[in-house]
Amino acid sequence: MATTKKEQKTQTRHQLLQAGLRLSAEKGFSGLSIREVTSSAGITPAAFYKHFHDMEELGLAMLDEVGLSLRRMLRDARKRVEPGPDAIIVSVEAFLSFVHDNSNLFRLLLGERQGATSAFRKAIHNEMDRFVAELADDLERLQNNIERPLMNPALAAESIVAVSFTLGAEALDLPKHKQSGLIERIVYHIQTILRGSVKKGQVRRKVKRKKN
Amino acid sequence: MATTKKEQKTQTRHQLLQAGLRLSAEKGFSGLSIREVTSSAGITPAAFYKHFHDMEELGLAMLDEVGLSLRRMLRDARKRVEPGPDAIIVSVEAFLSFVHDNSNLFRLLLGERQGATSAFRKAIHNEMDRFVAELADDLERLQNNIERPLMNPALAAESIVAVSFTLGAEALDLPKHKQSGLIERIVYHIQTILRGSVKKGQVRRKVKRKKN
DNA sequence: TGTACATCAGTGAACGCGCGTTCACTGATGTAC
DNA sequence: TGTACATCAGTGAACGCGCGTTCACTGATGTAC
Repeated sequence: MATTKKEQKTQTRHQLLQAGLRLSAEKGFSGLSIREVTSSAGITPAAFYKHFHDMEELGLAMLDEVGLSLRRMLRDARKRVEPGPDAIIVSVEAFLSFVHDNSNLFRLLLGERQGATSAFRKAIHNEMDRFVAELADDLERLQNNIERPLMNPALAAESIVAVSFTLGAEALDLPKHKQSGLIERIVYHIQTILRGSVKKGQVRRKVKRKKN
Repeated sequence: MATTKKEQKTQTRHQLLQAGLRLSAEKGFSGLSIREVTSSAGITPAAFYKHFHDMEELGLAMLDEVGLSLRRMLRDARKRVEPGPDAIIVSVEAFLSFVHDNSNLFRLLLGERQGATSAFRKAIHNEMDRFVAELADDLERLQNNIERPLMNPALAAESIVAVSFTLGAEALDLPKHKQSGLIERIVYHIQTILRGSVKKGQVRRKVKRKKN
């Protein structure tokens, strides 16, 4: 094999990232130590430096992984959820289910928003902004089907994400069977925001008539 | 003086709390050490134990202070802001100004939402719930003046707080002169949520006519 | 294919450091008479 | 008011521990001929 050695290094790196995510979910990223992560990944502390310069660099790499997963989830959801009256409910269910299956990623994202270094905070804000932008895109495409144009899809997306992530964070502490109430609450909030974001009160009927 | 000794102890305790808030704003609460806090407060590490059992107990006491300040701010704002078209703008300005003047309190509240121990998270959720409840109360009283009853003031308050705190957190990293855009954005979000929360689309005019 | 050399991920020992926690203590303040 | 004793917030030294980081090293994998 030509790439065996590189592959091995990549694999160890991956194990460091996984160990970091696992441990940071338990005690927060700032509570981690190089010795702890390397031991959990099955290597010597000194070997850490063959992969990362310090813990912050590991943390930023972890955030990269988080962003990737987040975007993958959005892409999948976009394929599965078809426009319709239940679209919001299905999307929120998918979102909360993702939050639960990837709670480690989520805890990192939410827990380090106010993290120590500004590089960290910037990286998280970038991920969030990207998430908001993609949601805004979806809303814009969706409104053509529903014929209720939004005043400002980007701002609607911003508050939807703010509410969903805030309430989604609560889901992390809840047992799975107690989450249905949370789903309803998030759906209600999203519907309220969308209702408030529709251009003018009377447009709804007018536009429908035009099209028919 | 009869209470001098007690007063001195209270004062030292206060200095520990202040040092904790100051330092946790810089490096996050989980990055603090007993030695660091006591040294910053001007006492010996060992003296720490005359006041708190461990750092978590200090942290919970710090949260108590945060909650107190938060409620004081709400009370003041309630007195100063009179119902009217600018009520929201004035309130948001007051809120962001408070965030800036008490950034230490805010960083603790926001930064430890996903904190390590569940006692911490519970304490923060309590503070937040209390804040939401008081805002819901205000909204309920306000809607009588404006004659646009909300479908569910409590839920409206919940999403308003979620959005305000999420965007308020961004303000912490911004220089003060760059915050005007943020104020506008928060005001827009709140107006959108309130618009979406009003009972039925057509109620607005009908009610006004009735009263006139 | 076989040999001689280069690369480099991971090792294991060592270092100095700040940490939490303990302990016997001190000395100013408070109290009882 | 004056004296003798009690209280207790804060001291300073000491401890063992896990930490980040360094270093010379090993030995498997890769490469050149």
